[in-house]
Amino acid sequence: MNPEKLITLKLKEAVEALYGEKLQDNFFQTQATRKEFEGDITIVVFPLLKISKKSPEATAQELGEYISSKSIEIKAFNVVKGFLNISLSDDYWLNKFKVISDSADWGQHPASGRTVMVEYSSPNTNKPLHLGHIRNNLLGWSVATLLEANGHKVVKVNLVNDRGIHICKSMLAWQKMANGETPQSSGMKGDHLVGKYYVIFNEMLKKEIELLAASGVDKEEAEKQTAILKEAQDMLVRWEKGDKETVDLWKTMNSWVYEGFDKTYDRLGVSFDKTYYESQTYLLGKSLVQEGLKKGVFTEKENGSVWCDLTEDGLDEKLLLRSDGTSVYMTQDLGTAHQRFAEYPFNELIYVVGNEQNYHFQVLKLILKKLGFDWSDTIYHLSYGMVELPEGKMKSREGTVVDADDLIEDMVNTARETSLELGKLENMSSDEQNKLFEMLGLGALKYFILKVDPKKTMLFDPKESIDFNGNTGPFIQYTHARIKSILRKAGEQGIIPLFQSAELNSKERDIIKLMNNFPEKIAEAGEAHSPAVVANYAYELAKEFNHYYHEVSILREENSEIRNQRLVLIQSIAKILSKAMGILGITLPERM
RNA sequence: GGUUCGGUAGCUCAGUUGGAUAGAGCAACAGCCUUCUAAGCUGUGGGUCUUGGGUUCGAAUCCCAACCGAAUCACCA
Repeated sequence: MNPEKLITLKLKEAVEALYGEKLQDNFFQTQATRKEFEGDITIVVFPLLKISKKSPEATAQELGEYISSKSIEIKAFNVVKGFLNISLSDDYWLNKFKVISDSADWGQHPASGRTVMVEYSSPNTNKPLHLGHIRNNLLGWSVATLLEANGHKVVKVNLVNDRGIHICKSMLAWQKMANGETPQSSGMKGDHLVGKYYVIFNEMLKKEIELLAASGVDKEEAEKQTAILKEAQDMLVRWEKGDKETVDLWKTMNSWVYEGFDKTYDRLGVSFDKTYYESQTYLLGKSLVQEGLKKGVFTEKENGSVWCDLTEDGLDEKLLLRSDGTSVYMTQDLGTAHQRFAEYPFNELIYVVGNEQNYHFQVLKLILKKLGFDWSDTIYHLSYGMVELPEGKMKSREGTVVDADDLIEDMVNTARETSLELGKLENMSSDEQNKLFEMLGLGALKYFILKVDPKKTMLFDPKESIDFNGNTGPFIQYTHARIKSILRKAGEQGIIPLFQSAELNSKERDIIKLMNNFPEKIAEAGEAHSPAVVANYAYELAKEFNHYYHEVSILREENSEIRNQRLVLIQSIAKILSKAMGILGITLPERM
């Protein structure tokens, strides 16, 4: 990373002047000086040895002296082995500090003119959300906010997978076993109720398979032969034909699910600009397939099924329409993508979907390309790793799924217990307290999930639950509350923080350097599509504050200039923490 | 078997375009609250960066191979 672009450029020019030749980028290397050394910018001189024809130390020394004579806001330099560490002038950092503290929204990039669509969440309507969906929702929302911070116009979209064999399974089991049970009659959250019948379906299916297996049928064969699965498939066909009874039941049960989902989304703090339903786009997908058939991109087999041959691209054949004419996942996604581009001509389309679907998106892009849509190149699959439990993958069949609502509730309860134990909230109304517990519980959960690089498989241990100490959301929330507390007290004493040009100590310079990096960090995170970069940055900054807090007096400082400067400094820290955490969807409390 | 992605401290994770002595947190141990909030701070211990080659002044980082793990390759979504 180049710490200071302008300065770096000037340095390069100076070095070129000294050696009388243009330098390639890999010959002139700079980096931010490591903390344990004195300085701000470091020139790595090893690549220059061939030109200087001197030892690393001598080269660095020569360079240092020459550059200093050019007076590019340089205060001093030192040489350690082949590293030339340059310290910039105090004025330089004071100016930076001023810019940061004056900025109302430091870190925000100017409008880029680009539109990015982010699809995330994409639930099935046959069961409630679980831990895996939480990772998806948090990532999606956060990436969207991150892209906004990078100046892009973002359209957040959801794609509800409201049709298909899975929902038919829940519907069938409900018809057979529910005796008309509804969310109202049972007091269950709608999505949980529908999920319950999905589980019941699978139990019935399992029984039937066992029966068949007992009569000597091969297990895999047995699954295909079960009457109940056949019934579900018939139901899907009836649904696609628009059979009223089927469609009505489908509407009713889906509405239960949506009610439940909305509550969970609300609590997680995620939202969408537009929701697509596969039931409304799959027909478009089908017509795209017909078009492709005419163009000869796809082929029809004897039994009427339609395929796309991708063997020349190193992949397999892909099914697009079943022999009974019904559509598959890919068909729907083709239709949805097409409709989206028509509605919001985007520069980039990001799918936040688990890495189990890497192949699907590879194929999706390829097929769209074959159909002649150039924008398929702009599709980016933000592929994230699974969330695993200590005993391995979550399996709904074995009941090891961590339910989203339960988890959130647990987190908020833990926040409540922890807070009450610390007992700092006496003069807070119970309403305020509840808001705080919600903030902290969700802060812990969100940070825990978002601080991990998206593409990595991550581990969640329900027994150990999520920490509130150390590198966590609540630590950063705590840091913020502390800063606000100091500023509040300053206000009570009638002190208004005003920028001062007092001399900076080394800790203050470190903090300013870190804050100065923030916009670049956001750009880096945006490029990597990784909120984790922002999370780790925020932690680093919060930690810097805590060290600083223990080293110097702020409000108690008697010299008013220095006191003011320190107040402005911590105010800036709070501002940046707030922006960074905002990207993660974490709100920071004024007090806790 | 093909493709994709991972392997860093006992555990969970960082680690900038290849740079200086590989970092945090948790857990363990020892300290620090009459002070601007102790959800904090300081210190101790803990590493063959899976292994073996290669590239070069220099590799956790890039290349090749092996090993381990995950996902996927369905008329499921």
